[in-house]
Amino acid sequence: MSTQFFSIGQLAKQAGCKVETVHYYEKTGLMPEPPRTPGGHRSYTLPYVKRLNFIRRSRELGFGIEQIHELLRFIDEPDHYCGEIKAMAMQQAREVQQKINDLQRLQEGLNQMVAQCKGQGYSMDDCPIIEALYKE
Amino acid sequence: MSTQFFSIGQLAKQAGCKVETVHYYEKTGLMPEPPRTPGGHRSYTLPYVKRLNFIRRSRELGFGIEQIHELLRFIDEPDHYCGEIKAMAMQQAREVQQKINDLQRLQEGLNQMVAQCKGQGYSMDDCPIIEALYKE
DNA sequence: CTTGAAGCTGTAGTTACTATAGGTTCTATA
DNA sequence: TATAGAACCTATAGTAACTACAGCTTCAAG
Repeated sequence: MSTQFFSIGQLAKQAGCKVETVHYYEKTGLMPEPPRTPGGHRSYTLPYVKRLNFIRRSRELGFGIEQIHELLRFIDEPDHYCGEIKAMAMQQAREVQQKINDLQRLQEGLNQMVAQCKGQGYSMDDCPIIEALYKE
Repeated sequence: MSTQFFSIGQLAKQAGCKVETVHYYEKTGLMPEPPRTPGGHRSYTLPYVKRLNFIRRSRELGFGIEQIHELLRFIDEPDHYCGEIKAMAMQQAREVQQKINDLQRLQEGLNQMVAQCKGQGYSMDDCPIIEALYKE
């Protein structure tokens, strides 16, 4: 019936990250400092677990530490509305799309080079890839 | 008729990077140390220009510094064949594709969240995005 | 009660640059 | 030729988001 406590190792493991990462999140203010055991070890409760999972899921979605700070502010402070979060998610989606587009152009460049290069038989002087990258 | 020389500023400018980037490439061994003027300023010739352009184009294609080291080794040493370069380009294409796939999954996650969130009217407690990220 | 795992703090390393400080050299104009 | 200011020099520190030590302390199991 009493509150359950977690060591930093258990916390990290269930969130799928390393202990050092939790330290790092504490240093940067994403995770609040938890209570300690008499010996000085960190002792976490369920809200900490949820918070760390939130941070990790947000990181997986490509949010940066600063953006997660903002998201957490929305959660920590009561006077916000869902629309603000939605706007951030949409902005993030736009940025991700931009990255996808960049990578796809890059991919086309690579594929073209590979396609033009018949491989094996050619010496460096004839290589179309070198040609494309090195010669003016 | 004599060889043309370029200052580091000119070199950087035509390659579309900063002077500090050229310094950095020199420190990491991508660019060889050029001759100097009597006063100690770097003085580049055409082969340096081509080499820097090669590095920059490779970076744009997503190659890391270490990979570019390898590519340059292929160019600098005579006993290599085009096939080795082609293999690296193909490997790079695979890695880029992997990144694209990751980002597209991420994008789907964001879009789903945004779609489910009707926005404006909802308080934080009802926000499906918070729901998805925060609640266990 | 002991031993080994886990935790503690603090610092340095990673990638590919970017930015600054404090000084020197080059170049264009007067 | 004198000089102002742009460009250059080296060296160091900062960026993002961790990761990896080193050297010590505490915890949990047997």
